[in-house]
Amino acid sequence: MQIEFKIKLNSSLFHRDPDGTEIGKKIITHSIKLISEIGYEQFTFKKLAAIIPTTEATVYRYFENKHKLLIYLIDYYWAFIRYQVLFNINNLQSPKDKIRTIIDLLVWEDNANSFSTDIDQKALYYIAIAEGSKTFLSKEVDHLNKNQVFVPYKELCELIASVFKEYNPEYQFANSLASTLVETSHFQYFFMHHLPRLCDFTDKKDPKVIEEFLETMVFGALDNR
Amino acid sequence: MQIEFKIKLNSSLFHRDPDGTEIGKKIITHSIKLISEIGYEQFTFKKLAAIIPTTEATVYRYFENKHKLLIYLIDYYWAFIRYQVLFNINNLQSPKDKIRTIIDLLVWEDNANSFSTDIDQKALYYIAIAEGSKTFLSKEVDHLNKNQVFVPYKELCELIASVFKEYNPEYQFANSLASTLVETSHFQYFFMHHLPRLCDFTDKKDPKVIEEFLETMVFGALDNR
DNA sequence: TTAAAATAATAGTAAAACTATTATAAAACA
DNA sequence: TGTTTTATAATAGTTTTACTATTATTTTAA
Repeated sequence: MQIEFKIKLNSSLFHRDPDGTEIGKKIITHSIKLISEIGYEQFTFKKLAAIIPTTEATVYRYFENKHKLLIYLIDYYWAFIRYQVLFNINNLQSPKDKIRTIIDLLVWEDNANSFSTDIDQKALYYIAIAEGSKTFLSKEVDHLNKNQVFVPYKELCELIASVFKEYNPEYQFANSLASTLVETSHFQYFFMHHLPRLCDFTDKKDPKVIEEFLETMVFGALDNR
Repeated sequence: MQIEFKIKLNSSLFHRDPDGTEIGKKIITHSIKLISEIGYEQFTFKKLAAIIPTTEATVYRYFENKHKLLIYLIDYYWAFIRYQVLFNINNLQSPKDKIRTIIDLLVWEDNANSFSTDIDQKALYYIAIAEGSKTFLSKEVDHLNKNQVFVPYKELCELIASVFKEYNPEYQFANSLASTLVETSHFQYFFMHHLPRLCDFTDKKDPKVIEEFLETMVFGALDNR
């Protein structure tokens, strides 16, 4: 399946829209590859420019700094996941099935549909896991939030929370449970690979077991009482 | 209450033990203040040295870089929380009460006992929330983990997981639920203050409501079936 | 009292994180 | 087709960060 997936991200994130030019698209695709390979801390515009190839100054004409570029990538990721969720729960009737589908989409498996030839979805998933929380864990968070840059993340959580409410209208913490589900799906995947004593997926390293854990947690909370 | 709280942290974290000298202790207390004020990204050894006051080179004789210093602070924090948990669940009989006590200790309130005159516990709590996950969300994680630097975090999670097992020996995901509880307590506190649409604590900004949410989540998962 | 250790002072370096200026090439448009 | 606008390239910086090295001085310990 090959579906055109276009989203317009918050324009306060960039000086020039990277989606509008060839070199802009290269900045996105190559930064995904490079950040997933060497990590956000080691990533610099100089290294990126050398790979594209272009100059450091050209990259700066698109993004003010690497933090804004990271937020752009993560926003894209959340918008993409939200789109997948909407697409996949569309024809489901029971809220229980919808929640199971959401959990399945949040945990990566290699069967994921590719929506773009250029963007390396798995690399982007790794960035979302290992670097995603760095977008908001910063002293800049309130200022960035005023500029609406976390909207894609919030919209995904709201969508998930609305399904929780559909499943159990009495539940008081639908938003918190949604953000916890999203964060936990990432953290547990990271722990499985790097800090196995913090989880229970050591033996098989099977993402399906993470999904099982997330289901006990979510349905446990929603079924309470 | 004023109790002497001494812990020896992993020596691979420092060149010279900061706990052994006056200037070393100042590095710890002032870095806690400075990082909580300006954030980890803006924090530099030069700024720290200016405040102590000493020279940048002296700070480098204690810590190889600011990342190692951050891990030192976070390790201290987890060891401190674990000590508090052990101390407070010691005379409790029911696992249910123990879990409630753990959740209460994980979420900051201003009644927390101070175990040190020098260290600003609330500032350290903010650092743990906003910077804690940066200790392991790095390409260095596997190398650092080999050097045992995440042991205090793991030991806290193991302790919590053992109480979960006591409450329900059948539960399969005690470690994952423990790390999820710890991470979630921090993230929800951060969301409450900075990204309120990701949680349900907007009105009162009352930490007690976070505790309520965490209890529905934990007991929900453990009581399942 | 002397040796050893700790710290201070000084002076660097390499890389990161930018900015500014001018030139050239490509696209748009008239 | 020629002209204007826009995009990119090339060049050349600056400031700050993240260190390292050396030597001098002070403090501590034997």
